[in-house]
Amino acid sequence: MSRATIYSIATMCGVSPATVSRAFNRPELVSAPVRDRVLAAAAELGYQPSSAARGLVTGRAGMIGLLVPDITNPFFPLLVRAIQRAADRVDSPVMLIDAEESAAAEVRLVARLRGRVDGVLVASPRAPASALREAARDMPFVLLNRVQRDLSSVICDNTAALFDAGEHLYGLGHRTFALLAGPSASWAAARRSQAIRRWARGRDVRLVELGPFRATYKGGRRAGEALLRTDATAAFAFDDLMACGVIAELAGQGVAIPADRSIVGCDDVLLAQAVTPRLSTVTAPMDDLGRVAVEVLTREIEAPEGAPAHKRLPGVFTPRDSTGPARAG
Amino acid sequence: MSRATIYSIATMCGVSPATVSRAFNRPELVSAPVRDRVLAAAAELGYQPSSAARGLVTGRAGMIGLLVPDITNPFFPLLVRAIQRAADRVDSPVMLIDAEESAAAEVRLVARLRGRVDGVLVASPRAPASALREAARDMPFVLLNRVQRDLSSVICDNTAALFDAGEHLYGLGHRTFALLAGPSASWAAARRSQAIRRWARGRDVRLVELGPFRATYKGGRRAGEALLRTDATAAFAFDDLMACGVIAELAGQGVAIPADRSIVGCDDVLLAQAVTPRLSTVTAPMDDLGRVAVEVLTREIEAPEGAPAHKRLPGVFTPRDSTGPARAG
DNA sequence: ACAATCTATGCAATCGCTTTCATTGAATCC
DNA sequence: GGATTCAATGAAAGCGATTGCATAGATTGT
Repeated sequence: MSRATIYSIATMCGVSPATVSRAFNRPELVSAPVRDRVLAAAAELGYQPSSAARGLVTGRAGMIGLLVPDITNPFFPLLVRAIQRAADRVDSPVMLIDAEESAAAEVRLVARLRGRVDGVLVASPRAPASALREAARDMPFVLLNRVQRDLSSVICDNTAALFDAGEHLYGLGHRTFALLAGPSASWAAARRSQAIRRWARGRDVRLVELGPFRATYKGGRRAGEALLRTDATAAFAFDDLMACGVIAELAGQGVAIPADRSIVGCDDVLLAQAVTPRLSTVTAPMDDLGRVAVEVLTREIEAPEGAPAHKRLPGVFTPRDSTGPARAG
Repeated sequence: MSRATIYSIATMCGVSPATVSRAFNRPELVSAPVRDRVLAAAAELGYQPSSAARGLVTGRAGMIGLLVPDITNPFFPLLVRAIQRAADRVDSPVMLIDAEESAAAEVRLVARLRGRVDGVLVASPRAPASALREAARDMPFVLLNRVQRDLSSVICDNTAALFDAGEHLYGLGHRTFALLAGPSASWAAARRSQAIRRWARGRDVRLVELGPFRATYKGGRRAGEALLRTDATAAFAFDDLMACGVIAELAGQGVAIPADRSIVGCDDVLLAQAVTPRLSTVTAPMDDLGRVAVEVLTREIEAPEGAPAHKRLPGVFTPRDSTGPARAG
């Protein structure tokens, strides 16, 4: 037997297809007994509305796109999960696209999404915003972890939390800091670096800038090597993955954390709580991030002409075991 | 202006919509000059066929579903990427669903996919096969990393590679082994355990079974603690993530790897090559896995009545630095 | 030169659903 | 009690593509 349609159900219940449709979409327009009969029949037949047919008439795909630059970076699975959860609540599946760290792929893949999704969420893109904008021509679009004046965006604002991290370290006696910068094409990396620089300027501390390093474990190893060539007693890593790499590198060289050096990460990925020492890091409010992103996109879909929204959710500094008192002297 | 359709293009070029459609789908049926004109007009208007309209008439969604049990486990991003790459070649976007480690969610989410995708790939499910089968009623379906007689499946067969790993360790003088088992609902875990047991029986070695442990870094820490309470000099971890946890735990207790104990992982996730010591592990042929999975599913979609296919791709043992000679004594 | 064959194109039905408009019978109002 | 409103339903028109069938020229064969 082929799939059930509103027609089979209609025939079965002795009503018209329109009534069946209404029983699902505007149940208040259908009398209770009829509605129940229809719903029962539908359940029995395992009816699933054809999203193609529905999409054709409503002009909605009933789906949103999510583009991530690198799904193998542990930050993004967390984001994917948060967004999927939020999208689930508005009953909208998400189509995931991984750009495999290529800016060109981002543009190509976003363009390919046109017409298949109602809108697209682009997380931490590497590609220039203008190219993305063009690729997403006339489809609702919101940036994650990057802001761009004419585009909606939602970001996790770590500025205050990084200040807190700095103060925390300062309070522990640290006076010389290293900044282990992230990829130069990353807006978030630039912004984090800037926040740290600003904090350092406001305090009488020395800040040594190192990098850029790749946002990977291996990039962290490199950063660790570089860090050891400086006399900084505390370091800000671009993200947790990098911080884990740094820790591993230092451990490999017999440098104790936090006894000899303190490290703070950013993002609070799963690994951060699992490694030894547990990472002091800036925790991103993932679930909120996902929820707000989906909300903004949904609004954009429903009212495409509105002004772009810009949401910023603050991260919060979570001290754990990778930060401690500065070595005397 | 609203989106371009075959009608706008047809009018623009002075041909019928049917011809426009054919220019895309059966170009050999359209004369060269007309075809060029149509294609040019389409490009100019930025035409994208409506997948809803197409889907309605062809009965195809032009999309495949991929369900993973836990996207935060680093094995799955790799798989997602491999599958996405393969699906890209057949020009079929993939809809990712993360079940957040819940068997119930797997069933619910698979059911929700009906009609939205042409077929679904279910990776390493925790839910019972019968429930999945029912949820996926009358839609093409292939299992990854699990076999089930009446369902198509493609697995990475690590049996031989685990034998190799065993032989490698045996050659290094190890005689007492620990098996750190994975989650009990995981088919792959059961199979790996079985392979190791079989190998151990064929050799005069002692095998201590520990677990089950969760397939996470923390699960690995637990496994590490358990391992230290035994006198095994070598251990098989269920997967790399667990192996990393074990290494961290042992390192934390001052136990050297591979000097004091040897560890082998499984899967060869990115982290495996990045940690210290680099993990000896069983490398899964990810790209092939993705390619074959998509091939099997595609075949299933095109010929739904064929017999289920069962593909097994062998993993290969990759010795690195986490395995070494057994301590004398 | 005329039938037979091809080639390129158009016509129109169809996919399954949503939604506007019309209709019918019942309830409400004065 | 007749006019008015209302609630519940049905009829039918699309949404944008694909595709089987029909057709008009052009080409070929004898």
